[in-house]
Amino acid sequence: MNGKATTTRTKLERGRSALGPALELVHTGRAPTRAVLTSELGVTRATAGAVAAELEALGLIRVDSSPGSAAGSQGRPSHRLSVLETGPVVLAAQVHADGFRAALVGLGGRIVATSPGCVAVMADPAQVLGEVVEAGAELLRASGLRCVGAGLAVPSAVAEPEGTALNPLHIAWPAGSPVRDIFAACVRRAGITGPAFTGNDVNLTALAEHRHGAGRGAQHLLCVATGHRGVGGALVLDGRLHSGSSGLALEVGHLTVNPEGRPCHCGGRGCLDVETDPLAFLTTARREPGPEESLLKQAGNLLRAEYDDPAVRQAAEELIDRLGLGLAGLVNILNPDRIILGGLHRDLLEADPERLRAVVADRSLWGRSGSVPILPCTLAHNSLVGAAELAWQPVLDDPLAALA
Amino acid sequence: MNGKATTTRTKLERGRSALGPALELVHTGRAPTRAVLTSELGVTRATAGAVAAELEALGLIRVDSSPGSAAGSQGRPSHRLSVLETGPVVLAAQVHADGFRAALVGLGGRIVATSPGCVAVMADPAQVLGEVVEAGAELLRASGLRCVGAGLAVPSAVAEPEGTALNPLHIAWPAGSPVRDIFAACVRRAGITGPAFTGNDVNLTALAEHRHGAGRGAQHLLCVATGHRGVGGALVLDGRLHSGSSGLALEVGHLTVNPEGRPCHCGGRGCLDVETDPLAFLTTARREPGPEESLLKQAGNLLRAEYDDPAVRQAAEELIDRLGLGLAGLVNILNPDRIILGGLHRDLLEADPERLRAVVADRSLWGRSGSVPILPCTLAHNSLVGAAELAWQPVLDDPLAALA
DNA sequence: TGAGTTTGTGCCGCAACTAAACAAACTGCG
DNA sequence: CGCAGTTTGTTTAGTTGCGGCACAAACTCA
Repeated sequence: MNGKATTTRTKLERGRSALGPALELVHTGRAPTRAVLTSELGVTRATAGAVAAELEALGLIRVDSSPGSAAGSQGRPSHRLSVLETGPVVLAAQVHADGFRAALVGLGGRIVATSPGCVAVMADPAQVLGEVVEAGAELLRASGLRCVGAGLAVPSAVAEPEGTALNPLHIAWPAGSPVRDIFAACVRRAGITGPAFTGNDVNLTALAEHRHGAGRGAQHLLCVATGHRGVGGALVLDGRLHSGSSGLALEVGHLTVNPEGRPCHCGGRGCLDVETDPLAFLTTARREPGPEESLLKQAGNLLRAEYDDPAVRQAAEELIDRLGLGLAGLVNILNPDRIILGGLHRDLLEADPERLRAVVADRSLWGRSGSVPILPCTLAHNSLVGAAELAWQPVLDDPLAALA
Repeated sequence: MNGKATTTRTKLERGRSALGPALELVHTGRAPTRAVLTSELGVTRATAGAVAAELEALGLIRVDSSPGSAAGSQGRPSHRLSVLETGPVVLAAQVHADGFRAALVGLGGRIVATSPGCVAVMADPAQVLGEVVEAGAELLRASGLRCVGAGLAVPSAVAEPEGTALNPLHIAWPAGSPVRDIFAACVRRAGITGPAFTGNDVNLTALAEHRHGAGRGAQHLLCVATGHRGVGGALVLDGRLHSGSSGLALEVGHLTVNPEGRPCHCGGRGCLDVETDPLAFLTTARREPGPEESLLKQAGNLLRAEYDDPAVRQAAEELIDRLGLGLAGLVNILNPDRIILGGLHRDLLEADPERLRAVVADRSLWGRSGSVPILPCTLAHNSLVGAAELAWQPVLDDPLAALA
């Protein structure tokens, strides 16, 4: 606060303007060589060369001058671009009903190391986050790599700009916990450098899948997934996560998908939330949920192992129809060009993809929208990778400033 | 097509990079003076001065060197910026169930002239669009102003990239009419210069209200409006219209708002579409729709003139409750920071704003989201102005290229 | 081996921008 | 009325990111 609060960016603070976009292209694998980097950026070869050299100098990417004979196209082969293996990493952390886990993630969504993963979650967020961050810090010390930030995925809507967890339902945290600040404090206390970010796990899954998984290349990507209880949604628009004006968008669990369905705590009945989550599946299939495993795993195992059982199959079809109705409603509102499904929804899709696609096509208004591709999530640890994306974002936006 | 299809923009084609943003600031009224233009653009005074001078030289804005004593702030008063009254215009056209209308619209959403407005719509889109464009061309000849483009608003979803009208329900056009191409052909035939664009009327209403009306300054603006039949929605995200990956987003008419409601042609029952449109209101209030006026006008008149009548009031409250349910669903999905309502929904809001806000707050999941401001549309001829925005967009994006 | 093709690099120049110093136009106070 | 203080417009010089161009390099194919 030095007198004048001028927002003017000085020349010195601005990096080469194409630096960020170029790094993002390499990061998402859309620039395998310097030649395609040139065309993707829409600049001259000279500029692309300078940009690639600068990213290499920053220790972020590697430029292979001798690709050792590439594919059989004619002309001089282009230099290969790849993420530098020994480059900086970010700390990614994830908390869910089954426990928590930390990881180091490099550019390109590459998981460098993961902690074993704890299986119990305490009721005190500060304790849980302290432990997971400490596990990450341990990985960091062991690796000897530079850390440029940290990201956390939580199974709850995260309100912006406060950074509070509004409904950490299936982890026993108090609603409204300031998770972003708690996480940031843990990160600082552990001596980890760089900014800390927190986001909803389904949002981060969508982000990860968009950049490195089944959502690659989609313009408007819709992701719907069940956690252990309830349904979450996320939307990536033109490459950016849309989390609404206060971080609460895509709370899709309360679309009506069965007018005669069971009552929901929201006041309605037959909501997507209570009609298509793991508990709904077990109940519909008339199975008693056991205490030994998470509902999600029980439901998934049942669906895969006993699909021949008429009761299981019928329950699956019922859930598929309800899910299809919900997706059709979302298609009418959001008009995505791709849908990816996670959790139990992913299992339902794989159990009978034709049925789900038919319901969505039938109940969405236009033929074109009805034929939206529906795919399963493909990435392992996708919300961890998504948490890492959050931490990488400043670097992708402005590499010079973020690494300074 | 000169051999190489290079996408590289040459230096000559690029204008001063801040030219577009600067024009947009003046256009939307966010840069009343050169001083705030400087700070909004985040550039030096020298640059802002050069940019303003260039826009003035292009004949787009006016720079008043002698403001004749401004407000009582100290220091040298800044030059006033305003759109040039005699600057170029665009041709805006609108077709709806009651007829069609043409207008000339300048920068800043200023309506320069309007045609009388025809009250009948023929079944042949080519004929209707031919007439409305001819009316616009006549206005143009009379004004002697330069025309830089044309925009059309139609009461139908417009599929992208084909530009076809998918459901021109309440105008008797064939579904799938290539309205964009027809309009463009009419525009060219009338000798009007500049590109031609076509969009859905509710989308364009939202765009117009965002830039010049009740949506100003909103980050994520949701607009819901009834036409003469049915319900339409639109979303403006970070200043850009979100029309989905194929132009079909925000088809919000088929959210379930009354599980026991009347059946809808979409296959469901109790859809927003059939529960909150003008016909639904008249029916619920047990009034026989007359043939002399449009349903929208009849419903609006009834609501305003006979709100004391218990049957009318009860019908209004029923519709408000249903609308609130629908809006709450959209709030949960989109998390907008402002909602504006048009058509009968606007009348319902004004009849009992408290009730509507209460329902939305009650049925949306989070308190914060529940307190979204809900406002009526304020702009006269908002879809005409929106159609004009479409035509102005290339100029706002790159003034030099668009006026060349 | 040489022609053709595609890519990397060095050099020049432009144009858009910043920075800095100065001039201009106002307010307010003595 | 005059002068200090404040804010804005303008001029000048200097920096720089990037396009354009020419040429070299590295490959394929006949």
